[in-house]
Amino acid sequence: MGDPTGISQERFWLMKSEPDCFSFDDLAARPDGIESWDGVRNFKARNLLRDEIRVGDGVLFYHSSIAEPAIVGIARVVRSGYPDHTALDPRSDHFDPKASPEHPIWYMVDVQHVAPLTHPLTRDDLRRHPVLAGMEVLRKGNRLSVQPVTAEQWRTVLEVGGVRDPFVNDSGE
DNA sequence: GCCAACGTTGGC
DNA sequence: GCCAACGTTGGC
Repeated sequence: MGDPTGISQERFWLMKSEPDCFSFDDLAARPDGIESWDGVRNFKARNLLRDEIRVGDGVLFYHSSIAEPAIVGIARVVRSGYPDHTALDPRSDHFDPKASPEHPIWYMVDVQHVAPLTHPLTRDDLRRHPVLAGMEVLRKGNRLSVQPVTAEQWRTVLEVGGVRDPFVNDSGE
């Protein structure tokens, strides 16, 4: 890995969260900035969490279901797919009676806070940019809470949103 | 609050 | 396995 953010520069994702529920600042406030991405109950997203998302992948943190939805920061994956135990907990909002320790059904990953964008990118910002206009999150009716992002989109979000290029250790660290 | 887009469920 | 009904997501 070797770069200061620990992002491998190979695969990138966008993850949605309702900030009233769990915000990017909430992630920053967790011990070591790490939290498990639990509660995903959609099979397509589950397959990504279980099979595709790896340690070192970059994550765009997107705030949804608010007046001005936006990409607000970047994070990285620090643990790949493992069973989402909230599905086994009858007191959890995400309890699933069909899940069991032998057949967990649902999976989660752990993500770690890396850096906020100096300018969060709203949907209008994304739509106005020739590269970002192609992002899946803009597609009408798209409800996938975990979605792939291309390397070009990732780079562009960091450029336009104002995060120092995390792949270059230019900070004297 | 409306509504479009989807995913899920259940009858057949 | 089809498909209608229903529920949820999420932008607007």
